[in-house]
Amino acid sequence: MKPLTIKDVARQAGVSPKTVSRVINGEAHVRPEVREAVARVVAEMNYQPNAFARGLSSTRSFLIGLFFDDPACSYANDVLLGALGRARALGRHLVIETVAFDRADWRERLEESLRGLRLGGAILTPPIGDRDDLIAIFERHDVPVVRIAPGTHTARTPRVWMDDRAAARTMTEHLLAQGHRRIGFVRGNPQHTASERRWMGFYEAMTDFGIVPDMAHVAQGDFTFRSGLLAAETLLRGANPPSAIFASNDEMALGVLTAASAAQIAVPQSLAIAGFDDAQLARMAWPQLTTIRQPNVEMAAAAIDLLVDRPPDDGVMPALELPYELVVRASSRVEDAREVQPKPQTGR
Amino acid sequence: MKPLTIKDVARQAGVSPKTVSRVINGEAHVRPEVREAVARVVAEMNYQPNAFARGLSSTRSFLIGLFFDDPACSYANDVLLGALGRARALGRHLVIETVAFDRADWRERLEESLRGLRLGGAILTPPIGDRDDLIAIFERHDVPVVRIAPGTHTARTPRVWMDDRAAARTMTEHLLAQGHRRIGFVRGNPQHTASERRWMGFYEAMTDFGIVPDMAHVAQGDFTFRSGLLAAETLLRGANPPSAIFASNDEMALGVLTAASAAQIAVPQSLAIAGFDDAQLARMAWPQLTTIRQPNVEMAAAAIDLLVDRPPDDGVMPALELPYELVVRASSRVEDAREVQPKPQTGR
DNA sequence: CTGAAAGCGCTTACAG
DNA sequence: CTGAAAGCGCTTACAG
Repeated sequence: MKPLTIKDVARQAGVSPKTVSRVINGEAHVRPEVREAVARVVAEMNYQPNAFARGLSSTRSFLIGLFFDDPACSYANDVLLGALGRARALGRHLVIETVAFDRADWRERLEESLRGLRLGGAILTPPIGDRDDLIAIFERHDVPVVRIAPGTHTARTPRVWMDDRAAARTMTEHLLAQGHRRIGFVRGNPQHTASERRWMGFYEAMTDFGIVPDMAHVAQGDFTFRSGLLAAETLLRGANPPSAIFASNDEMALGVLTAASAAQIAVPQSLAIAGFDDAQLARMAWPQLTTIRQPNVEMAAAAIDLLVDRPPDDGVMPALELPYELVVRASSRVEDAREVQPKPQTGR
Repeated sequence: MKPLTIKDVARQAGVSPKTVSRVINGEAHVRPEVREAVARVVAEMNYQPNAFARGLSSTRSFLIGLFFDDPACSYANDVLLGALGRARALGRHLVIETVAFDRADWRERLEESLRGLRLGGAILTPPIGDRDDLIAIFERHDVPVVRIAPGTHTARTPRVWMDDRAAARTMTEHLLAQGHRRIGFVRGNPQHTASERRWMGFYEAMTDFGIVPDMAHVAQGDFTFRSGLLAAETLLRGANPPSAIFASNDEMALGVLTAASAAQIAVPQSLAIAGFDDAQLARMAWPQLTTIRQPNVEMAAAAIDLLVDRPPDDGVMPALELPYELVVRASSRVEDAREVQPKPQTGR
C-alpha cells in the first residue's frame, strides 16, 4: 500500500506541492478559494503528511516529549492521559522519556535523545522541571519547553500550574473546621518544590488560626506509600498524638490509613486523614480519602496546547493557573463514618 | 549547535558515508579493522544518527508504538515501565497510542497514525491484541507487531505471554490449602480473553479438588474497583456466603476488600481475599493483598526485544512464556492476621 | 499570492 | 569489501 505524497495531492488539486504545504500548515498567502479547494482534496484523499519528511526538512517535528522522573507513579498516569488526549486531537504524537539522573552520564544520554528525536516540544513534569542544568540542555537544542508546576525560575519557560499553597491552606482549614486542633502533617519529597509549598499552606493556615504547629506532629515523607506508613507510626506513637493527619499526597495518606488500620485506630472517628492529588487510589481506600483534586489531566492538556499553539513571543512567558478543588470524603468526615456503601464513581 | 551528520563522521574516519551507515546498522561486508575504526570515531564524536532521515529513507523507523486500550490502568503503568527501560537501552523511542474504539472512524484514525508515524514496530496490549480487524491494519501497513498475552489466533504474530490459567489454578489451590471450600470468584472484563483463562483455571482447580463451584458464588466484574465492590456486595449478601473470594485482578480485589471493610467483615479471618496482577496497589491495601505476580514489566521488555532483534523468519512465530508467581500476603493468611506492621517494601 | 529549485541526512540499489 | 548516485517527502529560501 503506497502512501500518498504531497505530490499526489498537488496533482489532484492542480497546484504546486508548495501550495499544498502552505494549506496543510496553515500558512498565509493562499487565496481563500485555492485554500478551500486544496483542503477539500486533502480531506477527500485522506492525505497524511509523512512525519519523517517533515521532521527532516524543518527543525521542528510533530513529536512531543513527555519527560518523567518516575513514569510509574500515579501522577504520571494522569499526566499521560491528559497529554495523550490533547496530542492526538492536534495530530501530534507523544514520546515518553525519562531522565536517568541515577547515571553520571545522564546529560549525554539526554542530548543523544534530543539530537535523535528533534522534538517539536517537551513537557517537563515535577521535579524534572526544576533542574536548571536540564532546562539549559533543552534550550541549547532549541526544543520549546512547557513546565508543569515548576517551583523555581518560574518565568524561564511557559508553565501550567496550580496553587499548591492555597490548596494546602484550604485543606487545613477544612480540618480545623471539623474541630481538629492537633493536626499532624507529613511532608513530601524534598526534591519536589510542591512539598515546600504545601507545607507553607498548612503552616499559614494553622498560625492564622492561632495555632503554632507542634513539630512533634510533623514528619518527613517522600511521597511514597511506605514513607506515609512510617511517618504515621512515628506520629501516632507520641504521648499526645494528632487527631488528624494531613499527608502531602494520596499515596502517603494511604500509608497513614494503613498504619491506623494496623493500630486499630478508627478513621475518621479517632483519626481524620487527608491527602493531596485525588489519585485514582484515593477512592479505592476504605474509608475513601479526603483530598485536594489536582487538575493533572487538564494541566497536561493545557501544556500540549501551549506547545502547539505557541502564543506570539512578546517576551512574557505564558503562565496558566488551573483551579484545585477540595474533595471531602469519609476519611475526614465524622458524620459519614457509618456510611456503609461508598458512592459509585462516575465513569471509570 | 549544529548536530553532527554522517558526513562529518565519514570525513573524520576517512571512509564514505555509506560505510559509516553500514557500521552503525551492523550490516555485513565491512573489514573488521575498518569497522572498528569507524565505531571508534562514532563513539568519540558522540554521533547520533538523525532519526528522521533514517525514517524517511528506510521504511522502518526507530519508533516503537505502544498501544493501550486504557492507558490509565495500573497494568498500563507496568507495561510502560518495562518497555521504556528496554527501548531506551536499545536506542529506540516509545510512542504511546490509544485506539479510539468508541468512535466509528477508529480505523481511519489508526491508519492516519500509522501512515504518519512509520513505526518500526508495535506492541499491542490486551485486549487490543485480540481484534482481528485491528491486526489486519498493522499488517497492511507492514508494521511488525508483538502481542502481549493474546488470547486468539496466537500464531498470527510473535507474542509474549504467561499462563493465566495455571496461575489461577495455583491461586485456587492456595485458597483450598488454607481450608476454604466455599470460594467465590469475580470474573474479569469479558473483552479480555485473560478473564476466561483465569476462570478456567479456577474452575479446574475446584473440580479437580472435587468441588463443583457454586454459581451463586460467581460474579461478573469488569476489572474495575467499582465492579469488584459491587460483586462482593452481591456475593456476601447470600445465605451461605463464601469464606474466600478470588477476584480476577487486584483492582477488583481491592473493591472486595472495601466491601468487606464496609460490612465489618474481618479479613482474612472471616473472609480471605485474593487478587491477580500484583499491582502496586496490592501492597497499599490493608491487609495487603495475596495475588499472582504477573511479570508485566518483563513481558513488555521482552516484547521490545522481539521487535528489535527479530529472529529470522522461518515461518514460526516466536512465543515467549514468562513465569508467574504466587504472592501470599495477609489478605489470605490467617496466621498473619494479627501482624500489625506490614513488611517494608523493598525499594520504592 | 504562487511555484521551481535546492536541500534536510540518511538508506537503497547499483556498480565496481 | 567499498563507494558514487539517486531518492525518500517534505520545507526553506528565493524569485517572480
